Amino acid sequence: MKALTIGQVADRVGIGVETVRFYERKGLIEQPPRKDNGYRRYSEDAVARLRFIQRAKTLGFSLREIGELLDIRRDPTTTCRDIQSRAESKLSDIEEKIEGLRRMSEVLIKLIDECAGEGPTSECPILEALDVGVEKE
Amino acid sequence: MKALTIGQVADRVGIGVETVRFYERKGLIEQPPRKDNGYRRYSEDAVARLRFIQRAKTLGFSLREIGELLDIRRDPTTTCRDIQSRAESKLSDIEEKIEGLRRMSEVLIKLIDECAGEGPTSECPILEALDVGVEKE
DNA sequence: CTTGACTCCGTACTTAGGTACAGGGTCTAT
DNA sequence: ATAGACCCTGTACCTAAGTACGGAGTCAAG
Repeated sequence: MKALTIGQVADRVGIGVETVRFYERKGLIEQPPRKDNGYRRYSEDAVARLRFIQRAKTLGFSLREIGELLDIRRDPTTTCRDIQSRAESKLSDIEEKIEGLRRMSEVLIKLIDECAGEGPTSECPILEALDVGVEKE
Repeated sequence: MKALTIGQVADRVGIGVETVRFYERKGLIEQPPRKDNGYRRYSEDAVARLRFIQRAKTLGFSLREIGELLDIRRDPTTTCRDIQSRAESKLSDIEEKIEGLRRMSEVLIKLIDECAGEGPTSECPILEALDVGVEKE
């Protein structure tokens, strides 16, 4: 069981050394034991923990939420259901965001279409829409 | 035509006084003339400009981009086409964001579905998916 | 033995878009 | 004339998720 240095851990996970220390400060990973010289000694578990964090990030979880997920996992009284409901709530956040963006894109598509791309800016329907207001669904 | 104070302008637009000054510092609105006492005097044009900013924000434009839009508009040599292409590029940004979120939601839906919502966290498929590749303990 | 890479700690800086004072001056209604 | 609401400037603070830097100690290779 060879211990890893912070640089080796960071390389394996594909993040910076500073980021590992940042996660430690934030309490996302435990404070690792130290060698005599003060260097942090990591096990493979730490690599796994960091990969968990990276994956959860790609699912749209914030670091705070990831911390909660990790805490939940440590608590033996919580159940799979607790995790599921976190995921559900994150899913509805995401769906809400998608809906907001979809509305934006609809308006933009309409405006781009209306704009002939000719003439001076004073006759641009896009600017006119911004001047007058767009709420005419 | 009666001049408006910064507070009146802010109220009409539905933003804070500090925000109006912030936009001024950022160059999004012009420095208004001042009364003898140093108070800013705004015209209705300023209200329109601020509303433009708010609407552009709802379309997903950042303040920087909004500033560019306003600059473009002031420049008499630019055309409607310039504005159109800004809108097109913003549209593709938005579509890209939607696609990213859609991928996230797909994964979450699958995981939520796989999770029976029963049992301890140690058997949660959601956490397992995040753990991928780490079953040593 | 020296050089360069690595590690330590603490602090400051970054981007975006504001928000909150502190410490003054001014305006309005009573 | 005085209270309270408004305005001024300037600066600091906020969140998120890091990134950079300075000054120091340590380690491995040549």
